[in-house]
Amino acid sequence: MPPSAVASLTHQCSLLLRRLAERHSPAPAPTCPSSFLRALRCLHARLLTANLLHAPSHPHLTLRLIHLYTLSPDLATPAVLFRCDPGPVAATSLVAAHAATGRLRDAAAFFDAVPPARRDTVLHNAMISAFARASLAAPAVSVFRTLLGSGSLRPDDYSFTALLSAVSQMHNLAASHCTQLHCSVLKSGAAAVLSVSNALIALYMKCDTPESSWDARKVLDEMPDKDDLTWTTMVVGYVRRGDVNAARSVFEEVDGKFDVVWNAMISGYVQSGMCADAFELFRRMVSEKVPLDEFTFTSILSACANAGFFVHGKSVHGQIIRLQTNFVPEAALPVNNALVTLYSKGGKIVVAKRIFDTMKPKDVVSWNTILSGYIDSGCLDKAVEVFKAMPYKNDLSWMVMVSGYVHGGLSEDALKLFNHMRAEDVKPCDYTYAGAIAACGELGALKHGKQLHAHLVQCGFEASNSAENALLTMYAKCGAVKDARLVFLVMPNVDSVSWNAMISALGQHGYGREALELFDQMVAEGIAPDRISFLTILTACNHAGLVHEGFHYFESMKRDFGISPGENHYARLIDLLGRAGRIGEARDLIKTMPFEPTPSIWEAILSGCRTNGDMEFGAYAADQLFRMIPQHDGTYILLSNTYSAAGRWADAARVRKLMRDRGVKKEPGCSWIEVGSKIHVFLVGDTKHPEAQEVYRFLEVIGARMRKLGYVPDIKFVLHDMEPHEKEYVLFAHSEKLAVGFGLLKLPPGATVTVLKNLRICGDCHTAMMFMSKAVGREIVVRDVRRFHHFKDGECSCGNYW
DNA sequence: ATAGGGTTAG
Repeated sequence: MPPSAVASLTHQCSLLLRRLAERHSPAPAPTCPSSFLRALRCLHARLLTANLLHAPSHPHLTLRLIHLYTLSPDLATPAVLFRCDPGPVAATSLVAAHAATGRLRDAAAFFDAVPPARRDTVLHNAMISAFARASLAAPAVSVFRTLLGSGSLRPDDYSFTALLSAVSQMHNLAASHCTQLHCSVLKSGAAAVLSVSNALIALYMKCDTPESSWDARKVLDEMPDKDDLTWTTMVVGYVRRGDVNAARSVFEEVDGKFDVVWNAMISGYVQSGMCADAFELFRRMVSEKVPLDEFTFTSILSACANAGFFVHGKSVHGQIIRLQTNFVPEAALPVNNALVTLYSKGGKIVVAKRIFDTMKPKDVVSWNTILSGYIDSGCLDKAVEVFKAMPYKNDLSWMVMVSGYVHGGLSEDALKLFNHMRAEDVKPCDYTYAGAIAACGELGALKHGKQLHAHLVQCGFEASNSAENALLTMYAKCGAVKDARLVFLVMPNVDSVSWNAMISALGQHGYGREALELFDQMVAEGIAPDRISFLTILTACNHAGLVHEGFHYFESMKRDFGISPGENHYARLIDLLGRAGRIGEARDLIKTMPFEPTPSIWEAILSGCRTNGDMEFGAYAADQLFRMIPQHDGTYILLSNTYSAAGRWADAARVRKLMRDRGVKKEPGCSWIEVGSKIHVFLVGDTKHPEAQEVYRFLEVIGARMRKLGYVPDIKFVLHDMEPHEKEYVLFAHSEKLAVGFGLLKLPPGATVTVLKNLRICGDCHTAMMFMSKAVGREIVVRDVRRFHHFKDGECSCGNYW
């Protein structure tokens, strides 16, 4: 065989590899174009005819061919090739190639296929590192043990490097593991090798006992030669431990810093949310003329996007445009992805889309970025378009879309997509479960939510905070406080979100005292309450009528926790006072506020005045509110009713005119139904039950009436059955846009019904309740977010709204 | 034929 022919074949192998790399976007299993496979087969044939397959003179050609095959989904052929030569050399190549593409099972199969007597140290090393890549410490250790136990073979520095890297990824890495491994490294004499020492540092840094970072430092200090990796490992290790200051001091220690250390430090700042410091370091890098590469730019762009430094981000973009010619396309990809993130977070979704469109290689990250960009900007329809057009998706894409639907108020679509996903055999991640569970909460679909809970447990996601918090919230929204509490009690990692959600669950369902107790317990356990915690606790006081306590927590928020109350905190407190008949104090309170009253403050005042019959001040509040931009349609209704009640007919007429002009439906009780919307009716018990059917027929009568009024030309009732929940009954406000009906079956007299959502002032639920109490002929007590009402024979005790 | 660090999406 002439050397030129061998060279040409070698060259062709490299060409094919490059072609594949260009197409190699969604790791781990790339879809190869058929032309690639054809070219590969052709190459294979040429090697065969030239008698170069397994030729001892040119072993690299066969190995390259194997490598090319392993990158393709056609796994049969390398197996065939391997059968010709099941020796350790071919096997090593196959093990490594499969491990690199994430196909661990195949990698292990090739290892196993070599008879133990023929396995050498290198093959063992490849297998250990394959397990290390997959973060599987135990099997890596066991391969290492077989290597030790073989008798004839000895582990070398590669073996130790791979072993240490595998062990360092263990979840509960104990300090004793580290010292033990350190000892065996010392005994073997491999400690002098740089890569082994580096791996040892990484190992100690991954162990979370405080002393282990000292051990890492000791290894570093005793090393005769250190390379850039030594320092980088140390910096990265400290960042991972959450000790940015230590990372910084190590960083400052390095002489003649390599760009990788700078990049690691910048990324450390970004990860710790210290974006200003990241930017400062970036400036230093520029002034010290450290070469900037794609890693630098990607991190710094991400810092700009996270911290909202859009002007800086734009100037970095300018810098990149000047340098971009130096980037190979693969290197530019993450940079472009970060740019898309920057612009979409900066509210410039159009610019983001333009960059996205011009990007040459795109990967899953690019698609996911533009997808969530659209969702964050509220363009749900565009997001759906992108989602459908995506050439490849991963679990994150599904997750973004599912929670995007929930966020956009389309919970049903979220659940549909979730089911679709499972039908396509895509495994949902914990965040996707969280989205679907949140959708159930929005829809009040308790049964479905429980099913998802079961799936969650099956998938082993109990340790996921997002999923567990979603469960807690879902149960709370469905009125299943007991289940919510159970979730809270057995959760492995309770965070501040969980505490707030649990406190809110108790507060919303009338367990005011318990909510306060839980809040105190949270503080006692050293969790600092945030503004949301206080909003929650004030709401709880509000529901339970605990005025004194409300004031206490309001004061404590400022005094003990240094949180200055915001508009919503004041509004809650005013609401609380108003309901307790202490409207005078509420009036005094707004004078002490450090800011001008906002619409929500005036609304709280107004509803307080209305319940207290203080029409004079109520009218004043209404005047203030009238000047401002109404927050929602209900404000108009509230204003119109207030002016009417105060006898200011001209003003009431003005409001009504405004409502007409702005297209607000004025009829209370009907204005909330959107044309063509569905009404969800949740029945306690069995939908097939004759009584349920009766309720259903009654709803049809209501529907007919609404049709007659011309508001809802196409009304549809959807029945959901739910399980009776002890003495608690739940009235679901499905969403603010949709109306809610309620059917009562076997409801004991005086049973408590909880209204779950903060409803609009025009009182969608109230209407339904009035109709329902008339239908059932029984008194219903409603424990509402806003007020307590009694409904009897179709009349509401409050009477204010009708 | 085998090893170790820094990049992007929620």
